[in-house]
This record gives sequence, C-alpha cells and structure tokens, in this order.
Amino acid sequence: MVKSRTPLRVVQARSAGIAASAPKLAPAGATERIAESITTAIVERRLMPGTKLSEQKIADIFKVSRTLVRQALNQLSRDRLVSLEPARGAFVAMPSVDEARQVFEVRLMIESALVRQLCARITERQIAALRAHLRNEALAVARTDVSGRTRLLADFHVVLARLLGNDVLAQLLSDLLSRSSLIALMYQPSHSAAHSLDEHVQIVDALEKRDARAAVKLMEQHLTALGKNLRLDPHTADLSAALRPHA
Amino acid sequence: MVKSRTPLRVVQARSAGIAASAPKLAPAGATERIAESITTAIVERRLMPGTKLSEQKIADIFKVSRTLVRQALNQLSRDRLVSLEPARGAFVAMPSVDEARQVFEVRLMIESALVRQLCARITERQIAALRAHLRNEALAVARTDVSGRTRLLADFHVVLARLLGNDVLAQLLSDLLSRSSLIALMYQPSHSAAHSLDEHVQIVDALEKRDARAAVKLMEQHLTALGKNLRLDPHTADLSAALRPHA
DNA sequence: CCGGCGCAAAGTGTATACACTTCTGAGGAC
DNA sequence: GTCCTCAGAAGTGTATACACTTTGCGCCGG
Repeated sequence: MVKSRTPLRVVQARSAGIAASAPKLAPAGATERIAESITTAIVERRLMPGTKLSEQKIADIFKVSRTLVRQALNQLSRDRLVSLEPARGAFVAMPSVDEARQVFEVRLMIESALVRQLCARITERQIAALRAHLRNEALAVARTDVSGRTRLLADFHVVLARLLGNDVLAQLLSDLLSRSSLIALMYQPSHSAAHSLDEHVQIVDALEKRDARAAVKLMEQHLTALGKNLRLDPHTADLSAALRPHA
Repeated sequence: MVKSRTPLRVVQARSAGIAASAPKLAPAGATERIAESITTAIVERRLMPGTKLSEQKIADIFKVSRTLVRQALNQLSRDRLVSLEPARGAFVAMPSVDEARQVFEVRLMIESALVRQLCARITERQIAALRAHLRNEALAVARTDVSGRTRLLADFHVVLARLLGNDVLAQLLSDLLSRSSLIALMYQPSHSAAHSLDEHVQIVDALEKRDARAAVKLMEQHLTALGKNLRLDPHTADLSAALRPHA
C-alpha cells in the first residue's frame, strides 16, 4: 500500500484572482468549499486514511486563515471523515473494523427498507433516471476512471434515496456513504467495481418489475457482500494502522 | 403558545472557581460542554424554536470567548438543532412540516428494522434493563416532571438501539431523536406522555415474548401515531413562525 | 554505544481585534 | 401624517496574536 508520505496535495482552490487581505469577497460557503474539497478528495481516494491534515498547510492552499480551516475540519469530524486528536491535530479517519461492520449493518437496515418502499412508488421517469446513472457508472468503469467510478458507485445509493423525496434520508445515507468510501479504501483494496455495477443493474431491473422481494434480496446481497469482504483481509488494515503514527 | 420573549436563560456553567484569563484549565470538551448544554436545553424544552442564540450572550454565560461558542453552534447546526442564517445569527431550529414528516419516516424505517433484529438477539438481562428504564419513565410521568419525562421518553429509543451493540446506529438515532424533540415541541403541544409510555411497555412486552411481528407492528403504530399528529395542528406552527422574526 | 534529559521549533487551542452587514430609530421630504 | 433616508449601534465573519502542548533533536550521563 502507498506509503502516504505526502502530507497534503489537495486540489488547488479555484479562487477568483484577488482575495488579498480584505474579507470582502468570501461571503458564503468559504468553509463549505474547504470541507467539500476535502470530502471529495477523501471519497475519490486522493487522501489516504491516517494522513495528517495540518491546519496551516490547508489554510495556505485555500488562501484563508486557520479559522475557516478549523471550522471545516470540525464539520468533517462530525461526519467521521476526519478524527481530531486533542492538541495533536486532524487526521483522515481510520475507521476500525468494528465501525466498518456497524456502518454496513446500518446501511443494510436503511437501504432494505428503502428499496422496499421504492418498489411501491417508483415512476417510469425515475427508472429512466436510474438507467442514465447506470450508464455513467458503466462508462467510468470502462475507462478505469478510479475517482469518478468510486464516486458514481456510491452516488447510486444516494440517488435511490432521493427518489423517495425524503431529503433527511438522502442526507443520512450520503453521510454513511462517505464513511463507506473510507472503509472500502481501508479494507477492500482489490474490490471489483464491475461486480458492484452489475448488482446495481440487477437492483434497477427488480425495481422496474416492481418485484419488492427480489429488490430487497438483491440489495441485501449487495451490502452483505461488501460487508463480508471486510473480515477477509484485516491484514491490510492492521498493517496500515501500525504504520500510521510514524508517517 | 409562549411568546418566547426570553432571549436566553440556559443553565449556568458550573465552571470551577477561577478560569480568569489564562486558557489553562479548559483542556478538553469546552466546546462540547456548551453544545451539550444547549442541546439539553432544547430537548428539555427550556429553549423555544426560533429563539435567537446570540454568540456574545452565550459566551458571557459560559465565561468563554465567542470562538468556542461559534464552534458549538456550528456543531449544533450540523445536527439541525439550530439554523445559522448568514450574517444574521443562530436560532433554535424550526423544522418545517415536511422535514418533520421525513424525520418520522426515517425513524420508522430504522426502528422497525431495529426491533425486528432485537427480537432475535435480546437477552434476559437486556430486557431487565429496559424494564428499569420504563420504571424511570413512569416515575417521571407520574410526577409530571416535564423535562425529565421528555428526555426519558426519547431515551427509550436510544436505549433500544444501544442493545444491538451498534454505536453507529445508536448515534444516528440519537440525532434523529433530538430533532424529534424539537418537532414534538412545535407540532405536538398537547401530546400525551402517558400514551407513549404505554406503547413503550407494550413494545418491551412483545420483545420479551420474542414476537417479532407484534413488536414491529407496535413500533410502527407508535411512530405513525406520532407522525400523524403533526398535520392535525399546523396552526400552532405557523403562528409561532409568524411571531419569530420580531421577537 | 545506548538511553534519558532538556531545549527549541512546530502546531494546536483560545482569545481578541477589526471589517462588514444588518437592524433600529430619528430626522427630514413630500 | 406617512414614507424614505441615513447614521449609529449591535452583531456576525474572518484574521491575527498569543499561550500552551507536543515533538524532534542534540547533549550529557551511564
């Protein structure tokens, strides 16, 4: 696994030219922009678990003060994407095996109920939207676009949640999926994206036929498959955990 | 409904004597203490929805700077207990009817699956713990201890979640219950605590008999009962919403 | 040669300073 | 008398300053 020697190399802030000293042109979302960038970087696997997130370095990158960076890191900490160690700093979170298992258990509970309800309410138009999403997934898988692929595979589940029209649910699941990305990154180094995509297709097929039983079953298989993979290679996890304090 | 004239009257910080100027003795949890106090105050109905939470006033109460208060308010904002309006300040959140409905829908999904799984795994000791909790609930209801009653009725659901040994689930449900408290406060001014307690007892009975079907059914009834109550009196909601901007 | 002690550099935690926005209320125009 | 304008107050948003903790490294003792 990568030595994760790079302390930081996030995408550069695409700030508008000036923004010199005056706090004029950072009206809204300055903090949000930072949090979003870091979240995206983690989900798209450009930041490895355990990487130190130095406040000053991030502040320099985004051309803001540590204040806003701290706010962003605090938010991410509540999302469990970074862990704050008192007086030591912020690090990209390293979910434990237990936590990983629990996250998948919760996803299993929620997403089973989700597809069950979806079968009753889904419309033609919504199925078409799902098909479109699947095409994007297939495209990303085909061209081995790791970043996009990872994000799109996760987004599939959020898209499902949105179809219920329940923003609370969608937000909740979105958080769980960010955590899942981190978990996958730690415990599933060699997971087959094509396989997940195939299962997604099968789920949409079941939804289209309004076969609730099949849809739920498929979703359960999909998630337990992901969950079971965790225990298979705890070596990688412990290894990277053991290496963390030094790097 | 209350005019909510009081801008602030949270519990006083029980800080140890000194803590004058030096940042010596606030090593950990300074921010957490503030967030917790405000959360408790909201859940126990000592802060009404729409109440303005002025940073400086809170800072004075807790004898800290605005910095820590802002951190706490940011955390609470992510929990949806307070809403931050840019350049205007923080207010105790006023969940919309839509949001309220969605929260109960999600709780329905999660807690149905919860009791279903619990039926299979619950132990004698755990049932005893639940009975003990129910006794506390009954006590609070009997002595019309509004604060404690509200908290204990909500805690019941968190206790159930903890029995599964899944901290992620417990945390998630805990957040949803805080929001539910706020919702109940806005849309269920005259809700019968005794009725909820009775339903809790029935659920535990079903769990003890390991009757999954009955337990799920009871939980569904319990939650849909709470959810249905929302639409019955949207008047109160609009009224307090109408009064908010001025007070 | 190895292990512990201590000082300096780096980084976090909190407070304070300052810029800008919003709100309120008094004064003036119509 | 009503409405608009605008100045001052109050409050939020960001940056900076400073105290304290952690950490890395050299030095001394064994």
